[in-house]
Amino acid sequence: MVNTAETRPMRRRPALPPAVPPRRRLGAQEREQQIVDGAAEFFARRGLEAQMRELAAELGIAHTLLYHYFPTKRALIERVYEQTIAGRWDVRWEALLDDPRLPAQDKLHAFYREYLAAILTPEWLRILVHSGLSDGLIPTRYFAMVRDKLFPRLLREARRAAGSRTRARPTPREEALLMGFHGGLIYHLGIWPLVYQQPYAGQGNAALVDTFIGDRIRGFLAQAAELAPAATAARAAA
Amino acid sequence: MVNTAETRPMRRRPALPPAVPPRRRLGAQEREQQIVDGAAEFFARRGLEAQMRELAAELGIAHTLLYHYFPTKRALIERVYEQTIAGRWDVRWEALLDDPRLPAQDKLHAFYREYLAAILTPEWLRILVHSGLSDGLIPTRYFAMVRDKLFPRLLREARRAAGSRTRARPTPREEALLMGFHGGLIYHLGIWPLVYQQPYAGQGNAALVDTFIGDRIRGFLAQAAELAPAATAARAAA
DNA sequence: GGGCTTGTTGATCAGCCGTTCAACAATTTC
DNA sequence: GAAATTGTTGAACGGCTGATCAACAAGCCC
Repeated sequence: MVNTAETRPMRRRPALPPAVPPRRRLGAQEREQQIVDGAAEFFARRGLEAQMRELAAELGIAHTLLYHYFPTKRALIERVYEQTIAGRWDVRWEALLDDPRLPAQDKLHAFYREYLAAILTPEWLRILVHSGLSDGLIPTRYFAMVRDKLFPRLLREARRAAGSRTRARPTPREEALLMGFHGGLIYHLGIWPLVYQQPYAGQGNAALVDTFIGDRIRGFLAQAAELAPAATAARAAA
Repeated sequence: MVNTAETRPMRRRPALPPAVPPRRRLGAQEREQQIVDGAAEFFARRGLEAQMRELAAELGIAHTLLYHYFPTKRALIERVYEQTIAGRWDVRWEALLDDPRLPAQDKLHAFYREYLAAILTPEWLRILVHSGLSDGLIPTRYFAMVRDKLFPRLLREARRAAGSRTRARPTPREEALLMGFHGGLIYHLGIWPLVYQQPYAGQGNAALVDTFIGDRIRGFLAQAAELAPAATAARAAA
């Protein structure tokens, strides 16, 4: 009753392997990784609301197989976050920013060159923004790390460049300078092309983008001198 | 068969008008405007994929009434765009930026104070980003206007502040300065709180935000001097 | 108050989407 | 080569969603 000849009219032909081999029955780990990689690219392109069936179709598998590896859609997205968003922060960047031998301009330049190249990809940025527009869970988790590991180091470098060594909490104007600097780079090189889908001069030209980054850092450090906290600004002026 | 007493157990009571009057049977124009206003707020909060039924429920009407005023969901969203996104550019801003009597710092400050207050609302920014993540139609239309009406004026002011009056096309580095400055403000005061849903120091404090804007403009104009096109930079140096 | 216009509604449809489940088939074990 | 294991699939369920449509009712004209 269930499996008559009619329900399965064609048998797999033995010869003539197709150009793209079906490659069915992967190992469990292989298949799982393939799903996570495919899901990252897929959800970035289509949004977190895109359907499991379409993801499965692009992967060339039955959509029910997804549920063999991940109990729910949410669990799959959670896994994509861990691999794609959280997994891109490189702890060596912290050591780089802490290296006292390098001048601030060089440190920041080296950091942003690598950091922006790591995160300003369609998968990364679009998944972050998609989540921000829905429940905001992924940005909240991610930016807790940025606030913890990146911004204090940027603040320290900005103050050092201004001749200050205070460890006081950032003033609102310092925080705004930080956000304006960091956000200016993210907006120009990330949100503008990857979210708003607008081209910009120098897109794809690594050397030119490098010049942009250097310019922004110079502007940031220059303005940091004006905003150093009063106590130490007085010391710097004296 | 259709309208028995059971299907309609309660009759509207004649006395004791409820705190929120039912206010049924509005005029066509009134109702249409109510729908568009409600839809703008609703879709910004819930995303463009949110359901027509829920929008109708919030408006206190049957969801089929929406289809009496707009043939499809897409048509309603299109209308929301026209009213919410495109309708916020004020032509007087162009005259303000063109006024030769005002110093660049003051002009830009007055402009950005009004412009950011107009566009950095949840409806405006979130609808723009939502569209960017889907088909990108709304950002493309909107930024064509920004590129046409705003950026050339910013460039002119930046060059004047640097002592140049050239009308040459912007160099890539000038364009990047523009994008970094403009994007820094949008990112800090818009994307960060309204898309990523993260708080920032001074949120809701108009005076402090005003200070931030002034700081960014000062940094922008200062750096513009370094990047003025070579021909006029030489003239300025001479 | 009868008829007309028009704003409004409930029932309904067709298609989609996340999820479940029993069965199937490729591979391994003995 | 039979049995056990495990990767994989198709059918189906229940709920949701955009859209349609015939019917209802509030206001207006006479």
